[in-house]
Amino acid sequence: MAKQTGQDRRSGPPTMTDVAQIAGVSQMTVSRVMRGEGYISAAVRDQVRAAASEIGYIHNRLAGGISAYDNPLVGVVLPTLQNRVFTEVLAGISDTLDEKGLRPVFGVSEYSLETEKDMVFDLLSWRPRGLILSGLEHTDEVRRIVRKTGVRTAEIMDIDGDPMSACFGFSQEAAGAEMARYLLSRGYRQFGYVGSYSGLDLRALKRFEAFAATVQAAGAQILAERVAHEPSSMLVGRQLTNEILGQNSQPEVLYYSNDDLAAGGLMHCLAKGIGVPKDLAIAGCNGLDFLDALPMRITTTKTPRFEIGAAAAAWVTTGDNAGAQAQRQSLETTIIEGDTA
Amino acid sequence: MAKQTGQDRRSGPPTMTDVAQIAGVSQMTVSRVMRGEGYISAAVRDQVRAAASEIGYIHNRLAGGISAYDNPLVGVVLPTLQNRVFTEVLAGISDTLDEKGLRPVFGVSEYSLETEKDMVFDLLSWRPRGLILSGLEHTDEVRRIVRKTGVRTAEIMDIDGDPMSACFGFSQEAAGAEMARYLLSRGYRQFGYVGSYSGLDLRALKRFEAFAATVQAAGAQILAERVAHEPSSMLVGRQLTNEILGQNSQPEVLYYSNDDLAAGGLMHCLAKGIGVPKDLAIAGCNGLDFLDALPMRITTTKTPRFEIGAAAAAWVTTGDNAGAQAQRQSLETTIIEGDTA
DNA sequence: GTTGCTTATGTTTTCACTAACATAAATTCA
DNA sequence: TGAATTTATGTTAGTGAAAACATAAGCAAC
Repeated sequence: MAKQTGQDRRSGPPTMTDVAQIAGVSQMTVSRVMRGEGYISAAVRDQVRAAASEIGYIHNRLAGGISAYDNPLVGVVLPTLQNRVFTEVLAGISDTLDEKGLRPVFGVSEYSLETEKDMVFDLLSWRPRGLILSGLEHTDEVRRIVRKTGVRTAEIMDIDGDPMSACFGFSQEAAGAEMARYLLSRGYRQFGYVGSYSGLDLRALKRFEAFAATVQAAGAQILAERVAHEPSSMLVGRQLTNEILGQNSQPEVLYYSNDDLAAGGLMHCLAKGIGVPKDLAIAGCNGLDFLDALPMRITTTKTPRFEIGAAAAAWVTTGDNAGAQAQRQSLETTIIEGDTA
Repeated sequence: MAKQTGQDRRSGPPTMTDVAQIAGVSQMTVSRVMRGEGYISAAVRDQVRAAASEIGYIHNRLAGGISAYDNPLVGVVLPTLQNRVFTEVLAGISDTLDEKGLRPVFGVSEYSLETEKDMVFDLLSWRPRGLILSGLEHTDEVRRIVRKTGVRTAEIMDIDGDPMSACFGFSQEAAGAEMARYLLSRGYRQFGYVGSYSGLDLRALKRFEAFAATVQAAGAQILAERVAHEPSSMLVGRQLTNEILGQNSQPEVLYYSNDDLAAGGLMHCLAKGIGVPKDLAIAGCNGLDFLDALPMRITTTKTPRFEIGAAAAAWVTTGDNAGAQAQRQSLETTIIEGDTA
């Protein structure tokens, strides 16, 4: 008892030992109460809680976590917060982690693999229980440190490649090809493409390459492409649509790398009196909710964003199949057909 | 030298001592290299870095942070990720923290003050350098623990009330009243209101109350109100607009609690052939970018979301005016006039 | 009543790192 | 040239909590 007293407690924030003194128990007992583990009698638990509350004690997870290597933290690196897709993924992650009492710590890479690398190292310095990264492309250093530390890592959004341990998403290539087949089946032959984050959004690139390959294999053509360097937005979509239609090419249908761009294209058409889909058909990707509110339904690929985040977070935080082989969880996408009138 | 060796190193993850051994220096020197503090010769620094990289050592911030109480973490609690406003705030926070090498750890309260309280306690257990909370309304426990721990706390979005230390945002009441005055100045006298997150979105409530008071003071009327329980979205806005216009009331203008709802209202009008603003004027709040892509410009209040996040993050992470009086930083809002044709 | 299990609490040691202090070589300055 | 300063590195003593282990009371079964 005398040992743990330290009757000359310095002024710093209260510790478990302070709580223990007031509650008249040992520091270890306070620790048990705080974590809700081990055997504690109801009376002691209440005493400890009262004491903690009295002096404003807050559990210090840094201390206990020193050697644990499985703190209730999960590192998350997303390429951007500008795109609703990723904020919905984040919402899925946040929801699932919340249920389990875990917290996300995150970084935004702005689609740079170098930045992602720096963030991974930084996040790992908090000894998180898991890591959630976007895409399957990473620097060698990232792969190496993930393997070396053995941190449970989920890669999301893409499954066209080799995951380090597990990936959750859908085949970007299949989605692009599927959209191409659908549009071909509707009789379209003259295509155009509008994208953003030129050269950086690798997943959009995969979709488009598969799309283009499918189109060309069918003997149809991509007449025009227009890819902005900036992030995607409705406004960018509207502008690029204006530009692409101003060229001499006359595509029957425009494939956009996402719904924001596509909706921007639709707005351009509405404003210019271009008939959709009579004069120009529009296809996006993601199936964002706001499309339902547009005056007209455009074609898109519905992707399970929230679910991807939730699935990745759930996997990362369960040790169940630890050590198992790399797994690839494909979540379903579906084509949503646009209005045809 | 023998002391720090521990020639029987267990299999766990590598530590500074491991790095030190390989580099042939003391553990403290490794610590200095990792933190980039104190004097280190270039040669030693390179040796240490090489050694660390060789064995895959990652700085463990938990250990050092035990007693520091100023870790490079910032706790963030936002009410929702469904609303673009908050994801933009988050982007502002993330950007600014990134520049300073800090990381956000966050939670989503779903507009519940109780949940916010739990998250604050949880976040404080990581001994963050600062805290960013939304709004000025919090439970007493939150106020108490913030005062007690002295954690640097910024409250964002609202400035109509008493901040604990500093708040960054704009006057919701002034924004509501300003919009009312603007619409009155345009000659409108019959108003309607559409909102969401009924009873939970306190800031929208403040705006509306000031709006209504201003309208009534001018002798004009709020003919109808419609507030959803759900989160806001374009679709909800479209539906509520349909409902409110179906009633017998015939407002000349609808004030929406945010742009998503307002844009949904516009979509309803476009789909139904209701002339905007001839038959019905529409006013939102926030000035989200996507409005620029709509076929027609609606009236809204431009709010500095990104800047609010950035300002709060900057303040939270500088000790400059620590101990200073509570401060209230008002960021500018401006009315964006809609198309009049 | 002794054995063995569950419940409940305490003691000791360890975790990986940093602050504070100590030492000493290299450099500057008078 | 010797004192003062700067640069560079090492040593010691914590930091707050949790794992591992120890102890003991209560109770059931035999």
